[in-house]
Amino acid sequence: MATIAEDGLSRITATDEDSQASGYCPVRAAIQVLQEKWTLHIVRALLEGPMGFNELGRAVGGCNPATLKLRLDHLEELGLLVRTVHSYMPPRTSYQLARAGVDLQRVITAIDGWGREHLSSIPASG
Amino acid sequence: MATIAEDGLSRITATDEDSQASGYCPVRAAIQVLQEKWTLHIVRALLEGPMGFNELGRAVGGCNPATLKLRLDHLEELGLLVRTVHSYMPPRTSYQLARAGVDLQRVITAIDGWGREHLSSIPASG
DNA sequence: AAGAGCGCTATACTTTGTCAAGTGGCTACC
DNA sequence: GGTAGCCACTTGACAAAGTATAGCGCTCTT
Repeated sequence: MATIAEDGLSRITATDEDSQASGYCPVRAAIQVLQEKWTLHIVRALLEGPMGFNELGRAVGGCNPATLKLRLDHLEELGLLVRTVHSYMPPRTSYQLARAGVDLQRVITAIDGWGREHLSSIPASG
Repeated sequence: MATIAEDGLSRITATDEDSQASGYCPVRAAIQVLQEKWTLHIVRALLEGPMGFNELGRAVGGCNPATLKLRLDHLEELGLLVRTVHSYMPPRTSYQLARAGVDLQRVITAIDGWGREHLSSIPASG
């Protein structure tokens, strides 16, 4: 009891432990998804509109096709985007954000604002 | 010219190409920083307050010390956090977000909101 | 006719992250 | 007093993730 009185954070920590105990924490789950390499780049690019596979790879700054495919399939599974096959020969597909993907605009906007304010002298890689 | 008339997005794309031509795009630079494994987890954890090295490793869900150190050093270089040495023996350090790191609250909040709305059935890893 | 582009796949290779052991002391507990 | 746990890392071997590149068969463009 004495330590609770000394440390006002304990009460908040206890709350956090409650949600961890249930095995689910929204922000951590979301970070887990979004931290995968290329994911945020893909979302940012697709917020500009639907794109073909190679077009998208170039738009994100050059992602190798194996990883790009892997990433896109995962994001499609999660419901963030949809893949449309326009023709098999010639092969034509396009990728477009679903509603959950479009809603990441709030995240990209926050990142953009933060980047403008705090990363003004670091050029983009690649 | 006809393609510009058909595709209203071309004007926006041209603007984006301008900033890319100068070699700097804030959102892409920021994404490049934030997409590194553990980074967003680290920021989220430190938004709760300063932490020791091992405490932080546990708080992010279990990051191995080699990568954690590497990541923290990089974030310190970028000015996102500060490392304080309290004593060498026993070894005691703490990590605390700097102003630029605290300002990532807006990003974490956006991610949290998004996660609550769209990832309601996926448990956090680890 | 030749070249570029499409959407990938496959394979060898490189890079990144993990696992586990370890250092030398300090502190708490039995 | 002895033991165990903790601290902040470092190290080296290994696993996982990502990359580079060649290639397929067709369609368009020059």
